[in-house]
Amino acid sequence: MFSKACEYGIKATIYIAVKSMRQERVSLKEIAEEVDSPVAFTAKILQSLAKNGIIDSHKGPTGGFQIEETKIDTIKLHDIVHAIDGDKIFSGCGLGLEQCDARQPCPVHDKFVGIRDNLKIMLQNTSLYELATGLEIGLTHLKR
Amino acid sequence: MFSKACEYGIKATIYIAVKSMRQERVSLKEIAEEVDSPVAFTAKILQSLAKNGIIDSHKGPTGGFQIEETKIDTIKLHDIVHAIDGDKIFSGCGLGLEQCDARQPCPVHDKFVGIRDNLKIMLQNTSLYELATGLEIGLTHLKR
DNA sequence: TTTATTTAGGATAAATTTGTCCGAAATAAG
DNA sequence: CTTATTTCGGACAAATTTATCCTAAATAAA
Ligand code: FES
Ligand code: FES
Repeated sequence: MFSKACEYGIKATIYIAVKSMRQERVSLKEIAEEVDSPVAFTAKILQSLAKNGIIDSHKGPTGGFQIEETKIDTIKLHDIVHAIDGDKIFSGCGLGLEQCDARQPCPVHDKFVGIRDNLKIMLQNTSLYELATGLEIGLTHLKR
Repeated sequence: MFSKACEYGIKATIYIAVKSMRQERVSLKEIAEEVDSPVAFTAKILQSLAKNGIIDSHKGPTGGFQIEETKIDTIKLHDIVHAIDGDKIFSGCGLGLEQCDARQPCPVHDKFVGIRDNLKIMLQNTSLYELATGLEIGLTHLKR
């Protein structure tokens, strides 16, 4: 469904959000540990999330990653997925036709667009805040 | 969403079904042309679909692929996807945890399982027959 | 200013998926 | 039986995704 990069990116962002709600910055190393992801690969993903304005990064001692507290509520899962995996998942054809077009649909078009739209709506309606809260109160987990 | 192999496999199976409804066998070459897929790669996929009992293959002149007509109605999209991509897409965790477990859910679990189940239900309810019919009457298309 | 720490970013490597090539096996028809 | 045709299946190659390594740049603190 999502790429590995996207999976790591979502988990990392949620973890950063939890820390940011306590006004704490968190290092790449700690993120990778808590999220159970390869350090250097995670670095690339965070870099791209920073460029997309989803997270902030600071170099140097006491540096690390954080998210503006006011943003935590407005950032949606959709923003993270879109930043990493692009929008092929939201608008691409289920059978790989160059573009999904209802006027020249592939055989699964009618059945597929419903699922695809549900996914999009779900991601657009899911805030980073609720995901971070669920993690903080111990309801959810980032690794097994 | 689906792998390239799965996309090709679905399109190929639908095309074979259309021909089979006219009691015609169809060659690999023709399939790859009509489905716009690489010939040799398509061969592998068809081989695996044949092993899974979804399609029949015959060697030699006048050989090719076909589907038992009585099966066309009972084969579901789910069977094709499952044969090629396995069931990770139906039961795997949205964030890549080793297994999806409601008793130790990842942050997106509650939101994700609904989408995943919808997809599964859709695939289970979609018969090869209706996909083939849509193609035959010119309502849908396998390439652009 | 020097040093230690942390992210940035380019180069490279490993793993997986996608795709190709070619000879073997089956089989229909002359 | 011989030949032509078609799928089977193993080996190989290319492309993409995932992952690592190393140096540079920024920056906080001594
Ligand atoms: S054309 Fe294939 S999903 Fe719309
Ligand atoms: S645990 Fe992640 S989707 Fe169920």
